[in-house]
This record gives sequence, C-alpha cells and structure tokens, in this order.
Amino acid sequence: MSDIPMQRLTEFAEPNANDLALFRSLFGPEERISRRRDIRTQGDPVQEIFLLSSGWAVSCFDSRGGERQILKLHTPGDVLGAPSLAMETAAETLVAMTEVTIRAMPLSAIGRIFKEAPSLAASLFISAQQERIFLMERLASLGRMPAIKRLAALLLHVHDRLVHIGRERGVVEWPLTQADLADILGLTNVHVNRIMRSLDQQGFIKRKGSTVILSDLVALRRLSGVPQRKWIHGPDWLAQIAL
Amino acid sequence: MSDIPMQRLTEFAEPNANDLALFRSLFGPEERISRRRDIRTQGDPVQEIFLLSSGWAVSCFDSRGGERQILKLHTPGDVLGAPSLAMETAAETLVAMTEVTIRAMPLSAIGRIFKEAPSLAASLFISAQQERIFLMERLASLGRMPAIKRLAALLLHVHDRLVHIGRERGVVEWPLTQADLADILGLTNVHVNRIMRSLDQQGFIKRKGSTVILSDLVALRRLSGVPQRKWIHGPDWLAQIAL
DNA sequence: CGAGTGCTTGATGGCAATCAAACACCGTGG
DNA sequence: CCACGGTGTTTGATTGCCATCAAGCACTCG
Repeated sequence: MSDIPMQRLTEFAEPNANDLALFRSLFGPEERISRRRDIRTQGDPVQEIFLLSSGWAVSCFDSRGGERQILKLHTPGDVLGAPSLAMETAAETLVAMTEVTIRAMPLSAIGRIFKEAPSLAASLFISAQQERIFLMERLASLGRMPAIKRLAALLLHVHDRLVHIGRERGVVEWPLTQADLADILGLTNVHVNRIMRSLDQQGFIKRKGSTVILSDLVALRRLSGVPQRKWIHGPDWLAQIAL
Repeated sequence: MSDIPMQRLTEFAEPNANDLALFRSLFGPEERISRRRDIRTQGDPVQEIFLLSSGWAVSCFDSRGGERQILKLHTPGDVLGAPSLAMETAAETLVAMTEVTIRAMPLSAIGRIFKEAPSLAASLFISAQQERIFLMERLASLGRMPAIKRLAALLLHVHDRLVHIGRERGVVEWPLTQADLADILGLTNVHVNRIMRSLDQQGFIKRKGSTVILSDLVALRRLSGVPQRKWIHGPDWLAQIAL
C-alpha cells in the first residue's frame, strides 16, 4: 500500500500530527483504473470525492452531442470531484488519461473534517479557492489568447504543479495525445500539432518521444502571459483556528 | 443600514439562528462605490473578502498590456474576492460595473467561522465548489461554443442567479454595455452587437432600453447547451456537522 | 451645440476549423 | 517474416467565424 500524497493539504499550512492522522484515516483503499475509463460519470450520485495517487486524469462536461469539453487536467496529489459537492448528481465526468490509482473519501468524512478538524477544513477551503484561480487562468487563456500562448500557459501550469510534487524542473513526462491536448485547449488536434512544432522550432521546448523539455522557462512564461503566483503559507487567520 | 443578503449562505442549508447572527456580526459597515471604480486591485494585499449588497461587479485579470479579461460577473448577494484567500496579494481586480454597495469581512472573521461555526464554514466551502462549476461552465462555453451560444449561456446564467435572489422571471435589467459583455464573452463589441441583434430577430430575446426580456427560456436554454442544475440543499453530511 | 458614450452597420483580413491524406509506430496474427 | 489494423503524428488545401478597421447614428450632458 503506497503512501497518500499530501501536497494539496500541506501547501497552505503545516497540519498537526492529529489532523494528518485523521485525514489519512478517512480515505478508502487504493483503487486502480485503466486508461480512458471513467472514474465517475456525469449524472452519477455524489457519494465521495477522490484523491489521485498516481497517473493523470481530467474533469470534463459531456454535451448532448457526445463531445467532451475538458475542464481541468489533474496530476498526482489532486483532489477530484469536489465541485460536485454542491450538487446531488455529478456535474462533471472524471476520466483516467493514463492508468491511475485513486482513493475515495466518503461525504461523511468531509462532515467530520469540518466538525473535528477546523484547520484541515480551512486548508481544503483554501485549496478550493486555489482551484478557482487555476480555472480563472484557463478562462483568461481561452478567452483572448492565440493558440500558441494557450499551449505555453498549459505546459507551464502542469510543469509547475509537477515541480510542486517533487518532479524534476524543466522536464515533463507527457502522457497525453495531441488530440487530448486539443480538447483541453479548445483547439483541434491538427492545430495543436502545428503550434507544438512551432514552439519546438522556436526553441521554447524540445520533444523526445513523450517527454517534453521546457528549454527556456523564462521565455515560455513571458510568452504565456501568466504570472508565477505566490500562494499563502500559514496565514495568521488559519493559525488562529488551531489555538 | 440595509439588510445583508444571505442567499449565498442559505442556498445549501438552513443555518441556525446563532450561526446567522454570528455571520451578520462579522461584516463591516456598508460602503458605496461608484461605477467603473476598483473595489480592490490586483496585487493589493488580501485583508478581507466582500459581500456585494447591491449593484453589479466583475472579477478580472489585468494583463501587462493594460487589457482586462473579465472572469466572473457578480450580482447582488455574491461574495467577492474569495479566490485570493489562497494568495498573499490579490490575484484578481474587482470592479464595480454599476454603483454598488459592499460590506467587507476581515480574514480573522473567516478563521472564527471555521473555529466556531463549522456548519457555516461548510456552507462557504460548498459555495466555493459551486463557483468552480460556474467557472467550468464558462470555460466550456469559451472553449468550443460559437458566439451566439456563449451569449445565450451568459444571459441564462445571470437570469437564473437573479431569479434565485427573488427577481422577476424572464426579465433582466441589464446595466452592462455591449463592450463589457464582449470582455466577458471573449468577443469584440462589434460582434456582440451582431449576435445580440440576431438573438433578438430570432425571437429568443427582446430588448427595451436596458431591459432584456428572455421571451423563450426553454429554446434559449437548448441553444446555450448548458443544463439547468439542481444544487444540493441540506445534505446529510452537512446536517451531521451541527449535531 | 459640441463632446462623450454607446449602438449599429459595412468592408476586409487572419487565425484556426474542416476536409483530406500521408506517414510512423506498435502489437497482433496469418 | 511480413501483412494488417489501430492509434497517433504530420502536412496541405480550403473554408468560416470572428477580429479589425472605419464610419455613421442616437442619446445624454455640460
């Protein structure tokens, strides 16, 4: 049984040992789900949220036409399915983009956290606000940016999240197809291909098989137009809860 | 001193009298801010969140070029500025689009809510998840939808929120210019104009001065591609917190 | 009355979609 | 061993939605 990734929880504050132990105890056993399988489908009853232990997944809306609009790309350590806590049946479909392992946390556990571990609850709350900022960045990206900037912004976002969970800086092992990328960026696979080659030829990135090397992080960040953000850590109002 | 709008808080559960009283007591006095004025500017230190008592406002990112990408349109009862709780300095600029009245809640008050009123805290948490779904809807809209569907989806979203706070069904008093709308939809004012006239001519809406009448809500909703959502109210896991 | 703001309409151009087809890679099976 | 289908990448030709540029119109206000 592998460890439970806690980066999401420790990003904004250092939880005490009791809270950490409680949090760990609330997750179910590790489940393995294979590529392209739904973890949870839009319309399913909301009975739990998920922690992505390994692999990549996405959240998407299914439209009547059968197409899927990808809303968020999830990497290890992410919490999946939380937005649907506001609904009776799931608003989004969660799909494994690689083979993934997940752990489920039942709704009753969330209630316990708010009741028994207010500091933990506040961390989850802040994490939800951070997710809103990520969505806002994607929105600004899709709203006004040309394709090449959208791609740059997405590559950087994923890169930064992977660095945050301890992966090597400047290198991203990229398991998605160009068609997947297109769904995320609101483009076509054909155009993603052209843009990706363009980024490559201009020296922003290099590709070797499924590995993407971000050769010039500074230039790429300037191109993307997205600032590097400084998240809070241990703010007074959160520390005060524990007293 | 006018009343504090509580729709955001009572949408997902009925708070008890104590919690309600606590919540009310944590807001500062009513402040009036005139049209086109910043309520808080990107980069400002995050010292509070705001409750929009009356008027319309937006959240936006300022980009280096000086342009602003609008991320969220806020109507009375909305909480403003919460995403920046994850940051030391505000990620988004809050702008009054009409004359507005707001009340501020300091960060320390949020700490008190998590410590002393876990049910309230959970309601705020669910509200944040709901906001994520709203953002996801906008993202799906900008990603793949043609302009006319984007406009339909936005009109309906705002309409539904206004109905939720007790406004008349089918009629929206619309204080934004077409250029504002364009910023929200990721279009130009010119194109918004054409699309709006097209919606009018096709019988989806009628315009009288600054009033928009949604003459055929069903057809408009079908056009928009966005389902009407059923939000939770009083889920077990939330009720359990109060016990 | 002139300036400012917002709405409307027309002409032109560009970014990305669409359509179409090759090419590379890989596991399978004849 | 190579033929084969399946998946993913690459390239070219054409089309279309929406941006851009430009200008006229309506209304308000000092």
